Amino acid sequence: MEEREISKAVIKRLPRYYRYLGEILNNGIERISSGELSGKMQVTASQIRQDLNNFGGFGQQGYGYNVKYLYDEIGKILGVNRVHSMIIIGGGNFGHALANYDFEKNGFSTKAIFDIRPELNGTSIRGIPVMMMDELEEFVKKEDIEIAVLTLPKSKVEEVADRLVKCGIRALWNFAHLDLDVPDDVVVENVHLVDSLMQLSYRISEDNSEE
Amino acid sequence: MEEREISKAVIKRLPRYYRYLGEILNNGIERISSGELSGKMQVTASQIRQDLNNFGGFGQQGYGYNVKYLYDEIGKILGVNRVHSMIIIGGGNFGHALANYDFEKNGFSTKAIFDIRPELNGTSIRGIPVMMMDELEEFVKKEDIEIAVLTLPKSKVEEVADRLVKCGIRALWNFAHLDLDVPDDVVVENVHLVDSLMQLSYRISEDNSEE
DNA sequence: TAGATTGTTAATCGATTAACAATC
DNA sequence: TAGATTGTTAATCGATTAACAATC
Repeated sequence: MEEREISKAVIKRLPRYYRYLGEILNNGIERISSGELSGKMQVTASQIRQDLNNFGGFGQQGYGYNVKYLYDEIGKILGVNRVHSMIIIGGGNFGHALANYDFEKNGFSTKAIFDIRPELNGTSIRGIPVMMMDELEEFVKKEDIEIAVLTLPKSKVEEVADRLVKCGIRALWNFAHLDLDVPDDVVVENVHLVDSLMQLSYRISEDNSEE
Repeated sequence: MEEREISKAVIKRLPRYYRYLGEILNNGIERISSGELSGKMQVTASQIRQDLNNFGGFGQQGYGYNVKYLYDEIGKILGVNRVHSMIIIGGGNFGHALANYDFEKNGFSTKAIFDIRPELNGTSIRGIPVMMMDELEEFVKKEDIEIAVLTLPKSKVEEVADRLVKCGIRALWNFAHLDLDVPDDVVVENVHLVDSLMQLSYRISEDNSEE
């Protein structure tokens, strides 16, 4: 493909555009200009137009953007127009909470939760079966799982990540507080809660907020 | 203060430096050069030196950086050298999981969990009392709470955020999927899980990873 | 057609990397 | 002292903003 590489900064803004457009759509608004959208979000109109034009011309001069159309197009770009199959590894508090979270409406379907505690074998959360770790490889292959959510203790994550990579996982959503080392074709998206909290801490520690 | 404003990009990297230095320290290593650290992390030596020099000269020519000293200094910059008092609002799965998470070792002490379900009144999680929402204002003021963790449904977050702002909260750690509108002196740090998952989805949706 | 607003090029701003003199 | 490595200035690269011609 002759596509220009899209910058990380742009990709990071896409879900936010998607969210705002979804709300605007729910409010029954049919069209919007970059100027109006700029007012609602904290982004310049110029940036909105630049961002969108990385993917094509979705607007029309003199009119603006059709909300429904733009919403759907960004959904396609983000890949949320199709269903991604997902498993959660680690049935602790966090895994449990994520299993109860309704990601289905955004196109992410949780197929199983993997745990090591034998007493949980055969149980289920919100209809999602809890399975044992020795069934992992077979399940991932058979069910064609794309995404694994890692909510295990730090000490066990790397071993499990390796197993998942070996059986062809496409992406790891990593909640453990360490950087995973995987092949280039496996996507890693980190949620480092402690890092987030520390940034918060920095911002209240001296009056950096008001400079 | 005549301090130069530190960029967001730098602040975002600080917790990661802190984490790596903590590990290096645990391995009993006493000193490290920007070049060596650059090898371990995915950052140029030049960037490490630039980042650190935003806050002062922590190293020594010909020697490098003393690991323990640098670790402590970054801890001070991040404000994790002192204890921050915190409450969790929303006793659902997520609030529950966060209450069980040991943030204490990073300097964040959870003082209470607030919920609306009367049947939880008087119970506790890991020794942290569950309290009712009508006790919120008094508790925040009396206990001098700095940070509120928001794990409530979208529809209720804004009202609660307003109440917290009114009684002098300093920071909101927001897990709800919306952007909060608060005064400039209140820090908001967002954890938008759906956004994170969508970025992941984007990256596996077409072979953007290998361009 | 006239007005509005895009798509896109050019200008600016900021962040990263490279280079090197200062110095331990 | 010689070698190593910082702190810092200069060069490069990339991202954001401004401007405007194209066009609906």
